[in-house]
Amino acid sequence: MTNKIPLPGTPVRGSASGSPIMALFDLLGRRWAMGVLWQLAENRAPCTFRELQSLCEMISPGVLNARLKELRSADLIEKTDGGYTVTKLGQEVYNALLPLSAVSKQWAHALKENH
Amino acid sequence: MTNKIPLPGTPVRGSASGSPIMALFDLLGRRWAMGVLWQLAENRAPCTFRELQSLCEMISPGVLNARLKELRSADLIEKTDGGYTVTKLGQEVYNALLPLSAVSKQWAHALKENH
DNA sequence: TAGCATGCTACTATATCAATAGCAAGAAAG
DNA sequence: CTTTCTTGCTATTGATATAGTAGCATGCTA
Repeated sequence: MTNKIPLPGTPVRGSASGSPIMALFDLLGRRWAMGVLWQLAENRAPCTFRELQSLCEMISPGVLNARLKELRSADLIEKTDGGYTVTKLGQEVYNALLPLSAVSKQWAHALKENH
Repeated sequence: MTNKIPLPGTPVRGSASGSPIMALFDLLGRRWAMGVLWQLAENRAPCTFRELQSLCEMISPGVLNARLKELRSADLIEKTDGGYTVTKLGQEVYNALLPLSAVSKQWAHALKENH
């Protein structure tokens, strides 16, 4: 019911004053938030709700809808005629997530080494 | 009680096969996960449990402990004599989060514009 | 011995999430 | 017009996760 969307400048987890990075962590640190943004950006074409739902394996519609609302409020994605797409700002965030992808592979490799 | 730690190669949210990026999203996309790693890395010195607790404003000890366990299992942080620190791998992840910090400021600015 | 800090664990209330069902609106076909 | 899809959700129920607080065991320190 209460769906508080973290925005910079308002109290968020980790920062009563709402520092930008903590607000972003609060927004993206929710289940599926980064996954949804990632899939949408990777797709490079507008997605319908159900397309997005199948791109994210096993996401429930309720959660998907919640994340979509939040990400739209944060102006990272938008809904157009064709479906959902990332905004310019969302694309920037996606770009900022790219290094994580590189590190994740490194991480996977390191964990495999250390058995 | 049931605390399933997402690791690459095992089924995770967004990827039944456990793709590295989805596993990392699953790990970091939990409440406080990025915040804890961030504060620990920024501090650039070992932190005690309570220091970390105060660095993260308002985190409850239960959640902090859960995140610490997960991040340790994932080999992103470790516990030494002096306290908790980021591992080499954790530092890499922190570095990969830096672009997010830059974007978050841009994001905060853009949202302020659009009132 | 009596504090005091540390690193937690325990507990209850609330919030969030998963899983599934299903509905309203629009398009397309017959 | 009516049946049949697809789409974009909402509703519901039960399971987990988190918040907020209390407090305990351990190892100093005084």
